[in-house]
Amino acid sequence: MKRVIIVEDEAIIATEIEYYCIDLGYKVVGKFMNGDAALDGFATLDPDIALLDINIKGSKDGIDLARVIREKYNFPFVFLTSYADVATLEKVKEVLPYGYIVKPFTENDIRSNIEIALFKFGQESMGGFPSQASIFNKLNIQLTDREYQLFQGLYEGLSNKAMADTYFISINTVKTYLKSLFTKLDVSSRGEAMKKAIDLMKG
Amino acid sequence: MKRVIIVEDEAIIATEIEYYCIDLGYKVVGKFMNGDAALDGFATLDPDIALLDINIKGSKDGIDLARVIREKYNFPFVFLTSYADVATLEKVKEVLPYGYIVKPFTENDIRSNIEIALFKFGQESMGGFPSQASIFNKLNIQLTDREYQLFQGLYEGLSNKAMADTYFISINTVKTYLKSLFTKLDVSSRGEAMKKAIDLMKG
DNA sequence: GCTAAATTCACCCCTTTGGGTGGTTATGGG
DNA sequence: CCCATAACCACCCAAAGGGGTGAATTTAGC
Repeated sequence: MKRVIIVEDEAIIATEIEYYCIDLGYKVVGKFMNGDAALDGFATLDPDIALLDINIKGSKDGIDLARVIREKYNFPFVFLTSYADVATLEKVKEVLPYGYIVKPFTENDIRSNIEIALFKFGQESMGGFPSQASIFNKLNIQLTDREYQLFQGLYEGLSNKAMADTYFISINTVKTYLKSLFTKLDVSSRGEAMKKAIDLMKG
Repeated sequence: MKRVIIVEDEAIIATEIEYYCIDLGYKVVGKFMNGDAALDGFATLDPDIALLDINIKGSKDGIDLARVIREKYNFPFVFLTSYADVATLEKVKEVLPYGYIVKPFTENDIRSNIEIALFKFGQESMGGFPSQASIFNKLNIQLTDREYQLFQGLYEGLSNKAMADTYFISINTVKTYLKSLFTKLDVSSRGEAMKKAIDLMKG
C-alpha cells in the first residue's frame, strides 16, 4: 500500500484529499498545514509520494518543499494549485513536479495524477537506493551514517579498496563498518547485502 | 523507447494501432497476424509490451499467447477485444491481463492502456532478472546457457560454493564460467556484475 | 564529569574470489 | 570426418574479503 503525505493549509481540502486517497486504496501517513512540519514528516514517515499545495503557509512554500524532496529524498511529488502567477509557474517548472492537481478537483483527478506520478517516478528512478529512514521502516534496522554510506558504495559494486579511496578512509575502517553492516543486515557476503538492497527496492 | 508488439489479424486495425503507437513515441518492433508467428517474435524481438487480439487466427489464440508470455517472458500484455462471450471472458481473467482495449478505440485508449499496463507491470515485477535475449539486445552480449544460469545465481547473492551445490557442478566449473561471464560483461568482481544486472533492469 | 555511541584505525588469520594455465568429452553443422 | 563451440574439471597463485580482537578519540546526552 503506497504511503501518501498531504501538505495543504485549507483543512476542508486536505480532508477531502485524504478521503479520496483512502477510498483509492492509499495510506495517508501524514497531513500537514505548514511547510516546516511537513519537512519533519518527510524525514520520519517514509512516504511514497507527497501532494504539495504550492502556496503553503510557513517559512517554506510548496516549491521550497519540492526542492528539499529532490535533494534529500527519493519519492515523487504532485502540486496542488488553484492559480499561479507567471513567476510562480516558472519556479514550479524548475523543480520538475510529477504532476499538477488543479482545484477544484475530482477523485479521478487525484487517482490519475497519483498513478501517473508513481509511474513516471518508477520509470525515472528505478534503482534509487533506499533511504536510511526507509531501511529503518522496512527492516527495523538503524544504520549509522558511515554504515549507510558504505552500503551505498557496496551497492555500486565498489571494492573495499575503491570505497576507502573514494571516501578518504582507511581500508580497515571500510572493513570495520562493513562488518557491522553485515551483522545488522544478517548477511555474510557483499553479494547477500546487495541482494538485500535490491529486495528492499521492490517494496 | 518502449518496444511494442502488435498481434492482430485485421490489417486495417493493426495498422491503425501501429500508427497511434508511433505517434505516442513507442517503437513497434513487430506486427503479427497469427499466433505462431507472434511466438517467434516474442522470442527474438525483446518487446516491452504486447497488444494481443483475443480472437487471433492460428493454432494459438490471444489467450494462449498470454499464457506463454506469463510462463516464459517478462513483459506485460493488453488484450484487444470487440466482444467476448462469457466463457472467453472467464479464460481472459485467468491469464491476468494488464488491461483491455475495446474496439473501436481512440488514440487515448491506446495511450492510457499502455501506460497503465507498463506501470502495473513495473510495480509487480520490479526486480525481474533480464532474459538472455534482453541481455543480447541491450548489451550485444551472447551468454551461453551456463553463463546465464550462473549470472542469475550470482544475482541472488549466492557464493561460488552455493552455486556449485545448487547446480550440481564442480566449483571449478563455476569459477570457469564466472570468468568467461566477467570477461563478456567487462567487469572484474561479482559486485560489478550484480550492478550490471541492476542497471540492465532499469532499461 | 561520566557514559554510551560513533568513528577512526591496526593487526591476526582463514576463506573466498578471480586471473591464469591446461586438458577431455560431447554436440552440431558443414 | 573436421571444426568450432560448449560443457566439464583440475591446479597455481595472488588478491580480496570477512570474522575476530583491540585501542584511541570525538560527540552528545544525562
